[in-house]
Amino acid sequence: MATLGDLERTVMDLLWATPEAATANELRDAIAEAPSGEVGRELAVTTVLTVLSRLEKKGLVERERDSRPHRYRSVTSREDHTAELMHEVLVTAPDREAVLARFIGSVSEAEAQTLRKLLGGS
Amino acid sequence: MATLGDLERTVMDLLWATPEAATANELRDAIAEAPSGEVGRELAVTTVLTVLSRLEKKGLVERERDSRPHRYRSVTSREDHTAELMHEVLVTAPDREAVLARFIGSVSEAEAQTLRKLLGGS
DNA sequence: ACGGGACTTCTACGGCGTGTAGAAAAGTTC
DNA sequence: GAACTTTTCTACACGCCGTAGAAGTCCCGT
Repeated sequence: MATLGDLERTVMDLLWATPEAATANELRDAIAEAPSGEVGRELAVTTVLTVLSRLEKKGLVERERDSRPHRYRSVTSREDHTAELMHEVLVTAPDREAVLARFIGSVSEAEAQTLRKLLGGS
Repeated sequence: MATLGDLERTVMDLLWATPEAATANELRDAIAEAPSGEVGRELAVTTVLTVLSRLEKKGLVERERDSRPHRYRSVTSREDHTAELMHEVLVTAPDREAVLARFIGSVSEAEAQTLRKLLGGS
């Protein structure tokens, strides 16, 4: 189960936030100016590049190798990725139905409503 | 997000499999005789104890300190734990409803059926 | 009450993933 | 092709995990 480190997570959040592919430098700058309330970190570009390579190896990111400053883009949307993770967690338990029973107990009413709507048919 | 290593996982699986509290030695033996199709490992008891201590620190296991060979028991059921993990994953995304939409697309029809039943009341 | 065995805690080490980045290589620009 | 930009290679520290020996603690039997 592809688990992400803090910096990896930060980078993915940025890539997920815009559909446009970004360069390492752009990401570096975005991180520098306090992304999401955090204290901005002044990272070396190579650091960002290393993280991007690792994310690429994990299959979460792909890059345009032809455009010279390579541009990076997330392979899947955050929602797809998250849903996939949830499913991976679900199938670790033998009794999935029991898990789902507990799970729906933990979601908000609004979310339950959403689920009803989505499951609607029959 | 409390992520488990292989051995930690194995131990939790054993503890989850029976509601009775087990001793380190019992667990050691259970691991030795090929739990769940794997090749059984001959571990030192101290190894099991170390893992149990770490699991205790993570809040997944509690032990009876008074009974002399300490007995260990899982704090939550596997289903509760799994459902909790799923929820933790869910809330990492800002648009939870979108995640849920993707998620229900990934569950089997039987599971969807279960969900409908569980969500029943309006 | 004490010695020996059972049990637990302490300490340790190697491997792996991650954050971090310099040095070196490769490519681009004029 | 010199200077600059960008990428790759290599490296290191740190924390987590599997693994276990050494040392400490506890209890039973005589």
